[in-house]
Amino acid sequence: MAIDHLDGRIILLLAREPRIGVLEMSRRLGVARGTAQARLDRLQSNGVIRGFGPQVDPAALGYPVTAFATLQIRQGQGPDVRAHLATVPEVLELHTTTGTGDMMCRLVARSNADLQRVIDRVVGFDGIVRASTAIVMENPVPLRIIPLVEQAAEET
Amino acid sequence: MAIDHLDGRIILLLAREPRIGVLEMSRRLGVARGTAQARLDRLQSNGVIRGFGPQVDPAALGYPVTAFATLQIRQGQGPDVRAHLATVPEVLELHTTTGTGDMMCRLVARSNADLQRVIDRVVGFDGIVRASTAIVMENPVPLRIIPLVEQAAEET
DNA sequence: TTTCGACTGGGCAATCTGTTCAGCAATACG
DNA sequence: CGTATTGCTGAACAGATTGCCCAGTCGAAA
Repeated sequence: MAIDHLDGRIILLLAREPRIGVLEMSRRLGVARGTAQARLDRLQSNGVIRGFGPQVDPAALGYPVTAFATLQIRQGQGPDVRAHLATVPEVLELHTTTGTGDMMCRLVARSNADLQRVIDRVVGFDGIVRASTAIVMENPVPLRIIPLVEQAAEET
Repeated sequence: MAIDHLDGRIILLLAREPRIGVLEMSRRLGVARGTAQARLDRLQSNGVIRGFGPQVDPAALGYPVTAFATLQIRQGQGPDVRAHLATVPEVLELHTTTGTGDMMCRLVARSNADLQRVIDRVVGFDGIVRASTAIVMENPVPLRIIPLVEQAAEET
């Protein structure tokens, strides 16, 4: 589960050029092919690398508006609300949290006007008491993991 | 930029089995290899598929705690704050938003105690007036895109 | 000293990729 | 009504990659 320097380099390399094969990878890393293969397998079975699914851009799909919604849930309605939100395609992720709200979800919509429809659909459910929404304007730091990987790899 | 049914199936297939090649893909889809190739190329140059970077699990790297922080920024300090947050590896993403706060970021940490350190580092910057943090307890809906892709593909 | 795990370097058959070609059908255009 | 254009099919080929196996080296732990 600990990541060493070579593991770090493997992840960085894959992040930069995801389509390269194991052979090319081993050449770049200066190790034998079997080693690269074994390391990669280990990272995957460890769960450090979950997979290589395609990263789809919602904006390119026609959903350029992103928002975060904080929800307050009626006591005991948690499971129902979860199930409800899971059925809404525009809900990209959902977390239960401590703090002000009880849940927090990421939404996308086709437009600001469409966002209203999405919010209505999300909130129009009995167990949800209140919702407050923050619309995303800019995304100065897109979801990233590389800096964390580098930090983890150096702490060997 | 519009996604048709075949594009949708390609994305779904890639999401399920990211490592399959174009040839195998064309067999599963029942189309010629060239077609699958062309569609995939198009999806990528369209920006619909951004890439196939490894999906790294922060928890497996030793960062099992996730939190969302809402930040209030002093007037005109936005760019400085952005630059500051970009240097913190534990900041996985950053958005500027409308609503209560001015920015919202996703953080990870090694433990609840370590989260304090991360927050101190994030907030210990001049342009940040106030921060409120919500710690994630559960993640009933992990970041997903498939339902949205299916919806987009059906609206042909 | 012995054992064990990790890495190297090599070989082999099967498979896939990149690329090119010709043919075909539907569609847009002058 | 001809004529490009576009998207798809089916096929071919050389070159590269994969999955798999094996023998040998090296350092650390027992």
